[in-house]
Amino acid sequence: MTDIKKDKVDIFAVAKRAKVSISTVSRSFNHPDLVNPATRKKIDTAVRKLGYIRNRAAQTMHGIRSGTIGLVVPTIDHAIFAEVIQAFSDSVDKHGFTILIASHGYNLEKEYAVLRKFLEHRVDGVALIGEDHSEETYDLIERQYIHAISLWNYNEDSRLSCVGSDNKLAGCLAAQHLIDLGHLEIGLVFPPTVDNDRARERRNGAQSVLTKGGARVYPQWDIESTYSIADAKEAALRILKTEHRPSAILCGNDVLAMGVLYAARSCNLNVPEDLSIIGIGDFKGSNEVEPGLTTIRLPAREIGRQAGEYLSRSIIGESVGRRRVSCNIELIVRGTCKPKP
Amino acid sequence: MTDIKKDKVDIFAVAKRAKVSISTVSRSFNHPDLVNPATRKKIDTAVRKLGYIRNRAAQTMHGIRSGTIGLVVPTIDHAIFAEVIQAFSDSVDKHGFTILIASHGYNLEKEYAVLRKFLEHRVDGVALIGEDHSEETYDLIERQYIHAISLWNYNEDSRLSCVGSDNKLAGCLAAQHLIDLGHLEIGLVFPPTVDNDRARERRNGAQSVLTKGGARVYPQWDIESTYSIADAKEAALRILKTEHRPSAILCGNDVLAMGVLYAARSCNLNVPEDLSIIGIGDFKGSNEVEPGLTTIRLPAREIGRQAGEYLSRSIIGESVGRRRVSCNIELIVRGTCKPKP
DNA sequence: CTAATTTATGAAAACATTTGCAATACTATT
DNA sequence: AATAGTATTGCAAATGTTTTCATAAATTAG
Repeated sequence: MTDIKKDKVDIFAVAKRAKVSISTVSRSFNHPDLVNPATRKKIDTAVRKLGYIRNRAAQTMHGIRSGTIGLVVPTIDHAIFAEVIQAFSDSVDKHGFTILIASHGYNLEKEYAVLRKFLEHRVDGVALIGEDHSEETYDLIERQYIHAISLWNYNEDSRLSCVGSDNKLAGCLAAQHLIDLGHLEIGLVFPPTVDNDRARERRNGAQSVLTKGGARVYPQWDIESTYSIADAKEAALRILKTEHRPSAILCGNDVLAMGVLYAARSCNLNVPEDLSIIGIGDFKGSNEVEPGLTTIRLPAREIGRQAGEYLSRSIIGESVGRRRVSCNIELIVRGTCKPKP
Repeated sequence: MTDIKKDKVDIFAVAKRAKVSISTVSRSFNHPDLVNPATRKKIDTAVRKLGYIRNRAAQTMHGIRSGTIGLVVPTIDHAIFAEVIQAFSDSVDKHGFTILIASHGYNLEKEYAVLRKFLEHRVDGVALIGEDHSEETYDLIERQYIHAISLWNYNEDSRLSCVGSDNKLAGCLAAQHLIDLGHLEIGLVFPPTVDNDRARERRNGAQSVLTKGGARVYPQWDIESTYSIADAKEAALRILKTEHRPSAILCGNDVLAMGVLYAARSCNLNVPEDLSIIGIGDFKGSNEVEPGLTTIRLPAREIGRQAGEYLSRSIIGESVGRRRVSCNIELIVRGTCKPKP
């Protein structure tokens, strides 16, 4: 028991046990070709015996990448982002990065705070959702020269690199489909659009097409609902219970559309005979629900994958400069819409 | 332009600008009460002007906590874990921790690899889902003396601290409800149970009650489905299309139950008149779907919250030793089950 | 068999902080 | 005015690694 520091397993402990210097141990990790295979084996056994695990914090101090990417989303809880998070995560994982994740609950000051925390951890890059961020946030990203990307929305003038879809177009397509089917009295169920460019653009797109198409949206048919099936169902019930109800409802996303669909069912309205419903997003289950939900498909997996790929590569140094990637969206016609008789 | 290192903003730069030593700068962050308010103000302005952000990597090297917690889940993509992840995240966030997250896709070797990576990052604690882990994983946790917790399942003999519910009981309750309603011909739709203690226990619980209650589960009614509405719907169609079909179907979780519900609807079967369906979990939307899904409620938010709280506290040092927390479950009777005539 | 290479290793500086200890400056007490 | 005590600050060592440079050993060439 001559050991003083008994159980601290650091690179010194390994070196001692393998009877080499710490330089050699370090080298055998980072440049294995520079060390004698026999020595390498000795080190390897020492590592295994001691259960040594490298300390990335110490590595990070040498300007070596931390191997982490910060991902800030409005919420993890909902179907909306689950898919894109998973795809993004898988994608950066392939390049050896680990994700730091946090949600801000649609509060942009909290988003800024989270970003700062990520920077303290010296993440190699950050990914944000959409383009509505505080000026402070944009400032911080620029001043810190951190690799950053905005997911989910595509905008040709975006301040950051972006990978996403044209949300305005999504709104237009949805509205156009209803117009094409002859609907002129249309209800809207949208999430709050403040600090949420995705929802705002969808809404603007939809509204402009509706107006152009000569449709009427009475104020009492234009309802705001949080991202929750329960809320949306309740909101829809309010629309459906007015004595004069719209012939179709256009929803800001599929979660809301689900709520509307259930609301219709609970009022004994048949979809699509008595009411047409269209969503945006094409989430899991939108295809399976009966009748299948007509919606605008946003390629969440594709967005997550491409964003992860681009960010990883730009951190590793394989690409530079801003890039804007637009992922295609399409109208998916299923069972919830039918022509106005 | 006498500056050599022009734009590196570290603690030296701040010290220089504020005309104090780096010790004082450091102190003004970590022990503000020990530094003169006037000096503190000078430092503060310097920090702001330079846009200095502390380097946690350097701090971590002093045995100071990294401020991160590793969370390993089977998948982020599904409703199953979204709620618990969000609650866990919110809960540890209150104590100043940031989450490193990764998924392993029900592959326990990948789980081990992820855990190692987390340890390289010197996370202050780790949270895993359930109790099925490789021996290597358990070993690593013990040898590294890392704070660890298992979420989701409660087991009085768990190797790790755990916060969760009794999944076997969940299976029992669901089965008992069907038995109580007089159902004796029952179909099962469960996810794969290998390396998944939660599903396995639910299934065992259900099956034991069904057997004891004298119910029959023909092999062709006992179907495996991945965690996907689409898969479950398809699986259920196989059951429902046999000439002799069960009067009730018990599902391993609500996602699967949704699939079964949609399958029934697509066969023009009325639920609950022609078929009773019960799920386990009580996810978002289970209450809103028409008819509302009868299910066993697992308190996901509560589990996430308590787990986060316990793990944070035990890292901070407010509590020690293993702890096992059982979160109550309950039968939620809604519209998808009715007595067998 | 010696000189010139090549291969393998170690010593020490560097990275960005924190902190124990010592030194200084200030305040209150006598 | 001298002393004791306290508040504030700086110096330097420590943290766990990587990497540059130098050196020693082994190999090849002549």
